[in-house]
Amino acid sequence: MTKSATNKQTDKKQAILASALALFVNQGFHATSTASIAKAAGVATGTLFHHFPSKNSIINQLFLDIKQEFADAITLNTLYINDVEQDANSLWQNAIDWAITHPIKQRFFLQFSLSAEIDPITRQQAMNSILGFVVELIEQGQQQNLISRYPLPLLLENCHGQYLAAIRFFTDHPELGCDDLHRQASFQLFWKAIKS
Amino acid sequence: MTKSATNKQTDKKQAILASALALFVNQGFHATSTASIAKAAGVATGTLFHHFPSKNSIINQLFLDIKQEFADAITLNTLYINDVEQDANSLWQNAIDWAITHPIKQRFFLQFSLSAEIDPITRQQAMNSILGFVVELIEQGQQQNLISRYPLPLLLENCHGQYLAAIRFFTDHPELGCDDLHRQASFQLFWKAIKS
DNA sequence: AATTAAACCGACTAATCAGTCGGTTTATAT
DNA sequence: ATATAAACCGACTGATTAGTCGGTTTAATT
Repeated sequence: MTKSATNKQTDKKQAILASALALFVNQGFHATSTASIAKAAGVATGTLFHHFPSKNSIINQLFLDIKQEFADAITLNTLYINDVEQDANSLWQNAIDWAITHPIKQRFFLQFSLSAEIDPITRQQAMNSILGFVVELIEQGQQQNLISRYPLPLLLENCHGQYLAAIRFFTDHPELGCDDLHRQASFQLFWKAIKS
Repeated sequence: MTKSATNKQTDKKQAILASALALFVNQGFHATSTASIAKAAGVATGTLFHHFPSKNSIINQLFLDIKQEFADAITLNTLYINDVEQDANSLWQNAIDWAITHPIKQRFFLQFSLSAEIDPITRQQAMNSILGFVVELIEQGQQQNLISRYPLPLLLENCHGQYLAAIRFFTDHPELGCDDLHRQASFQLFWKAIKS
């Protein structure tokens, strides 16, 4: 009972985050009242504001948590075999897998990654922890003459844009998520764009 | 005085739309009160609700108006010379030009294209009027074996994603908007992805 | 000049919401 | 057992908001 027992404080805090995630994604941030979050979490509003100083802090916490979870998920099985294309493919397929298996969290990114409610520091914090190895991979590819030497910021923005497009496609067509043709095609489009 | 005279009704309606656009982009939809829109437009709140049945109808009207303006702008000087790559390049460059010369309207798209406040019918309405000729161009390219025969929906989503990425890049780096290297590079990335 | 209709005004309202606060329960430490 | 602190509760509040309404001005018509 004592060891590994679910901590009540953690329980309620996590319940609040989970309820907020679902409500934000389905109704939008401003259309979701703190009262409705608390109710959905089975908690009093006072408890909500005991754990979070403000409504905004909830969405920022969600952004950090989910970005971290995403970064962990896509790098987990990625073998760094010094084959840039294969590494890129591995990251790409992992990202699609994650998006398909976590559709609500993915929709959260799509809806709120650029939203004004997430403060720039949180956003940068989260981006650096993820974009870091992408930058390294691209630079490595350029050094090996595998990736075209377009300006890095343009390349990065393009990668991100194609990734978002692929995710939108597969979340809009979940039945194609297991279709290898579409999955390979989505990576090929991406890779053809940036390869030398 | 009579001919081409500015109609007062049109004036105020347009003033409301213009003020709403600026405020929505700078503060967000929900953070902008109807009272502040009316004040910025130099109009009473009663007048605002005389011209628009609701706050939501304002943002929907903006979406339609600006999408139309965008569609007109990028197709204006496009010569349909049966050279798919050249036509695509022309559309691409026109779109970048428009985004650079209309940064606020561009930011409006970036922020609200996927927002819940714009109702699906309005969105589809606007998309069909624009995406129409893009679909035609891609199909034409595929028939001529110039564009790879990946599934059309995937291809469309990828095009849109790369376009959004390019726009984000150039609006984030406006000083590079005249840099031909970057502009050509942005189109080449796009074209390399989809060409056969 | 008289009539009519539409544009316009701004004080007002009913509802909603983020966040507070005083008091209660629960867990931990000694 | 006692003391202490943290978690928890929910009624309440001050502020804000979208939208209304009765009355006024302006423009068009005859």
